[in-house]
Amino acid sequence: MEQLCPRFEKAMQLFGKRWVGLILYELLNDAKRFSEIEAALPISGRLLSERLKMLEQEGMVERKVYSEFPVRIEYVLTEKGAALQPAIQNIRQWSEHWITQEEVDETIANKE
Amino acid sequence: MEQLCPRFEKAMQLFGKRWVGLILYELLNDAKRFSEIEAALPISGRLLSERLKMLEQEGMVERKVYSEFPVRIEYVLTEKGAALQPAIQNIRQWSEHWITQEEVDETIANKE
DNA sequence: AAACTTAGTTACAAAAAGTAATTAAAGAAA
DNA sequence: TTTCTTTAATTACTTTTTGTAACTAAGTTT
Repeated sequence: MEQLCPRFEKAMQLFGKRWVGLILYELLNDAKRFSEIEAALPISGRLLSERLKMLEQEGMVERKVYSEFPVRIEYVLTEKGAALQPAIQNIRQWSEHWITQEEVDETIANKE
Repeated sequence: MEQLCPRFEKAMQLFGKRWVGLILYELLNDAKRFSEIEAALPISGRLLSERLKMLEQEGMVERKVYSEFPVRIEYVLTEKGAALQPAIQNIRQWSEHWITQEEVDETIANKE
């Protein structure tokens, strides 16, 4: 029986946390502020805050504070975070090939 | 503000479910039976059963029953499931570059 | 029939996530 | 100086998901 690589396991635990993939995706092209990410995704402020803190601790995201009015805080991918771009783009391509409109509709229907 | 693609969102919700990435990874090279996956990952039987059922419903995994003794049930990736191979391999490569041994140790330490 | 094997399921406790109201900080307006 | 805005969180509370461990089902062997 093959042994699971601990680095890969940790990466999967990270990436497999709810919202993490979508948050990283939002930051792929440009830095975003808290409220922008919150508006772009159906995530609550509580969890977004928690996830950004985690991603910062993991060294995947940097938090930048600009002392303007009103205060502007931007989240940017670090090199480590940006290195996930290929994986994220792969999933994006996969979803365009393999997720049908019907499946999307079903998922929405189940929510309501 | 850019609109999030619903197919991609659905894909990320799927992939972002705990254990899904690791289960798919286990099935990448060959079909496996329930007990093999259970032994390879620190997942409980309850969740493994739930996830396999979900992946089957999503058309990513096929459940094959062989009427031997003892009964042998194998889980195989469908074409749809196998199409995630590049994404999974990307995350694997990423983890080898970017997850340090120290990070792995910390994660283990926090568990205990 | 009693025991063994794999593949689950069930009942219950613990952890994570969802929701909505509240707070913090910091400069602007009065 | 007080009060008001604005963004960025945090807190209190409920619901959902996950973890744990014991139990069931179906078929086989003894």
